[in-house]
Amino acid sequence: MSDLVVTRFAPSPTGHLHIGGARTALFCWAYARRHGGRFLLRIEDTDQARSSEASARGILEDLAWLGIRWDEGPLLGDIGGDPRRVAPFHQSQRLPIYNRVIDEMIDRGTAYADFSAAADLDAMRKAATAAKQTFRYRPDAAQILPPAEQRRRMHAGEPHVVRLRSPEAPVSVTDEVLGEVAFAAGEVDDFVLRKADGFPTYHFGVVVDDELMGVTHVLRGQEHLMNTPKHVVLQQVLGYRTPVYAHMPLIFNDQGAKMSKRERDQAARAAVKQKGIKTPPVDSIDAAAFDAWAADTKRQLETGQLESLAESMGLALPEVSVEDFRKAGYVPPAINNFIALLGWNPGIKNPDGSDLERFDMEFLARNFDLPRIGKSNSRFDRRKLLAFNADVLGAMTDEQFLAAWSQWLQRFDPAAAAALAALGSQRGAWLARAVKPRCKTLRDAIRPAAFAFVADDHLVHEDAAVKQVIAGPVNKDGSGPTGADLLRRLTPALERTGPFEPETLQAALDAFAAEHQLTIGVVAPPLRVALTGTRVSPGLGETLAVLGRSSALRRIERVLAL
RNA sequence: GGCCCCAUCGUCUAGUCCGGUCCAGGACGCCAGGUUCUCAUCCUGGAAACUGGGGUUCGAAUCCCCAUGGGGUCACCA
Repeated sequence: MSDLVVTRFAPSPTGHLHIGGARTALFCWAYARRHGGRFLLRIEDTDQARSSEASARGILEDLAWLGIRWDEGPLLGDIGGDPRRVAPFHQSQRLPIYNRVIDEMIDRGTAYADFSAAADLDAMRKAATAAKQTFRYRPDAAQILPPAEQRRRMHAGEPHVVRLRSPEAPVSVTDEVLGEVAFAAGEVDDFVLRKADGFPTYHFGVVVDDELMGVTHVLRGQEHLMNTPKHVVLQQVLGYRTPVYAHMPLIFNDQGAKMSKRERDQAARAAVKQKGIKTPPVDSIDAAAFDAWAADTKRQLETGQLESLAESMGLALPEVSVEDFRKAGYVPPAINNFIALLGWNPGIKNPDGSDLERFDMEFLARNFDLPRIGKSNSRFDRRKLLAFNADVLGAMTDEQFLAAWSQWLQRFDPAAAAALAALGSQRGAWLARAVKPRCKTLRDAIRPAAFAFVADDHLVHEDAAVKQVIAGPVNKDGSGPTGADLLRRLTPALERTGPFEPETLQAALDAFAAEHQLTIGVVAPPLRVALTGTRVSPGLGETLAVLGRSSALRRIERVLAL
């Protein structure tokens, strides 16, 4: 028991899982795996106003989608559970536990009830700021009521918080990535342990739960570094173990600012301003709210409103949450690989001498370690993520790609999903093969595949393409037959080509070109325009095979009739 | 402002702990060629960095100090 490694991820359920949170969870998971330990998930829902069970559920689903499975914690399908009997995993359900600890602390004088009004504290804080001093709340011993008196007033129902009586001594935090970090005596003040609503503060909940749940290693973002002395002091006062800390560098966006949901609003606001849009372009936002949002850089729209607004402007919102990336067509292996490299690297060379940086979850679980976590913050480079994603998609078999793509379409584009399903598995696989090298995300696989998703009679042929490629001569110098002539001659060949499959069709096209003393480069354009309506498409062998014989002939027939 | 952290190509980084093998390697992006029926994919090549100043040392990207820059944090939010 004592040498069992226990890591934990403890999100507060106030929205979707942030990509930075995903990295923390991934590292916690990997560290536990590497050391044969347990990875625990705890829901820190002590902010009654902002927390929701729907968010908690969403975060669980985001983690599961990424393939980050927790050994202990809330149940989601076959993930989670409570083998060591440390539940409940929602802090809101642990109030009696916290209260018991608080009671003991008050009895021992290591904590005290504070009945002062919040407004008074604010005034003191403002005064300190005005005097250019740091505000620390640490009343003289004489100002603290005797425990019995505290109890009396608490029982009388007087509003109050409970504070730690912070020992005035220097604190040192040992961090696995930053080293020793020292804080002078007095840096830690009498911070709040229990709020007026009876819920624990983050600091108190974390320390008590980490102790009770046997957490041995705390991996978290560097934004928590200044919280750590508070936690260490509390642990010492309570006689708890101090876990191993590892504070990882922060992740920034390309502007060098912390990635946040707010930047999605900023991007939309900038687009609105740039386009000179004065009235809400979508019904879901009323005029007054739109104006207020446009004028106030701190205001945020609801997710749905923001997304429809962005869509109306043709704007791609920057992805921030795991759900955003999922919707944008990124896949878990690429996301996990990429975020693992933000602040960590395996330090292993490939046989050719280059750095090894493409790896999977299994590799992470075998190789992740604390010493190789970097100290400096990193920017989230979407273009590199995109390259990873494209490679992951490209490395899939046609069948794997088809399955992943189909799943994505079912969730985010049901009409296209239905069209894809209608092709059947063989033609679907050919489409997958055709589209794979032409997309970097599952979402942008739709564009090169659009020709296969539209009914023959609804295919629109671009005017310019028809005029030039179908009606005009096939040779650049203006000589030779027209594209239409060529298609008429090609039709019989397509009618009799053996199995209507990419390879045989490619061979048939080559043979046709040779027979007419033409190059494939001359034959291709008219056929491409006939089949897809545009001058850009996947290879023609695949395009033909995906459409099938009757559809292909029908499309040629239609373009000839224009 | 107080406290704390950080500092290698545009970006992510290797190298730093145990100074020499580094006129600094890789990846993404960028640029130029090539393959190709279009678009992509793919292949080859190229440009591109040790923040500045002081030390220590025969020798510093690597150790020390200062400066500068960047960041985090200062709640009855987590």
